[in-house]
Amino acid sequence: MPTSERTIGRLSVYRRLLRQAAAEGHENVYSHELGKRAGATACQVRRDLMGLGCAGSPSRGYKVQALLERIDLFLDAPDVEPVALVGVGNLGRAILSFFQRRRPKLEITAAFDSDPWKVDRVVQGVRCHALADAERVVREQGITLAVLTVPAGAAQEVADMLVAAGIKGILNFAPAPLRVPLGVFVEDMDLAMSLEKVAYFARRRGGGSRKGGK
Amino acid sequence: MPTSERTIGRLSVYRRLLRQAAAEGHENVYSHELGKRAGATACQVRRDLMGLGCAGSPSRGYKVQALLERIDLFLDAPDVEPVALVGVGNLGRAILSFFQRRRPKLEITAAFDSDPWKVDRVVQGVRCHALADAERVVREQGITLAVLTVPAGAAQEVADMLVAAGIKGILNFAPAPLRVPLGVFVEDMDLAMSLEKVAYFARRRGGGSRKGGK
DNA sequence: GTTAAGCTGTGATAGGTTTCACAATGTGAT
DNA sequence: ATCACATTGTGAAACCTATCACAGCTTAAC
Repeated sequence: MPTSERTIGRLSVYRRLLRQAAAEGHENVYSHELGKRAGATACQVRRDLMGLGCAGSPSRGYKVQALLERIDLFLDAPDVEPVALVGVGNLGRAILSFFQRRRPKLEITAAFDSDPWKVDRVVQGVRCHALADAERVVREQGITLAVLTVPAGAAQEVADMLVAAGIKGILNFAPAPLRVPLGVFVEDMDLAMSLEKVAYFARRRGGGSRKGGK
Repeated sequence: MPTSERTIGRLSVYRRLLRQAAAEGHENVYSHELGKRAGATACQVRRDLMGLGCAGSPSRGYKVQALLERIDLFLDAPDVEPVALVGVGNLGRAILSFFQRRRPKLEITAAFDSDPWKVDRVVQGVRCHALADAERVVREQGITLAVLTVPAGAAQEVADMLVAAGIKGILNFAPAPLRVPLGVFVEDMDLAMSLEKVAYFARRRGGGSRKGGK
């Protein structure tokens, strides 16, 4: 199972593109087609799919439906996974509305904020709880994933609480690296850092857009 | 200049942490301290700084101020760089408010949306223009960077327009890989993909939190 | 002054990811 | 049937990136 972090990310992208292709009526795709859509080389696509145990035919390429099934099986948990949103500010609400467009296997089921004015309000169909109740609610609902959109200053403290409550994965939007114990996975979405990266490379590199700049 | 994409990202993080350290009154830092805060090894920190030509002393470590100056010089453009925000939906507004807290060298100066109701309104101190005027405004203001927060279906079309207007770097929040010509840098912030990644690794890996899980 | 300790700077090394290159294979035309 | 062609599957090579390990300093203590 050659399943590096990079590969998992690409599989997720492939899946989205394959769903799109299926909706457009395609029954088969070639590695180079998928690669072009995903911004990857044909070679890389084949390797990634090989790791999943997918087989294609030299003449027809890969079957879209078969790929989708395999990727679903590989990426998704058997049941729907509930997700907690912690921090119902502007960004939190935006993410809430972003994710509530039917993501089948991942669903934000509880929100938390320290602002008493927000507590018990329902935002985008999700009930907002007091941050102080987070540990209890997370435990009760068996939530293992969290999206963290609190101010940087509070991030570590909140993360510690979430981990204590049994959270195993955090998507962290706070511009502060989190320290978490082994066994908890953190993915940082650092907007400021990313924009600075864009600024740097936009100024420099005459190339390097996406891998296959063409 | 061993300035890979990864390294640039870390430098941006170091800078933020160093500013924080400076504000706390620290005058010197050791590589392992900075590493711990940034979620990197001491070794990596030293390498990254070496690439910048920074020197530290074996007994005092690195001077915080000296590092900050060098990183600023390296990462920042000489002048303030204006940034365009395209797509003033929930996410766009959240990002607007997020960035308008004094980012010295990168400032969102123009927003664009196709919704006539939003045009000419001022959001977070930024004027919203009609999307149709984007090419002209971008050109007039000499903007080279854009944050893209439009629906996936419109992303490619809008990106093409921005590139035609002279944009050299795009921070893309649309869940769709963009095709851009060589010389234009795209950084994807794919929320759905990242959350799926978190879900996958939270379920699997008993380890792998941050590099140095400890 | 000498010794011990702890950190930096960096060549060498290990580890991981992507690309290359090509044999194997299935398809359609002749 | 046979041939030409486009694609898959994959060992090997190239390329990065991160880590190790240690020489060289600088300071503090005795």
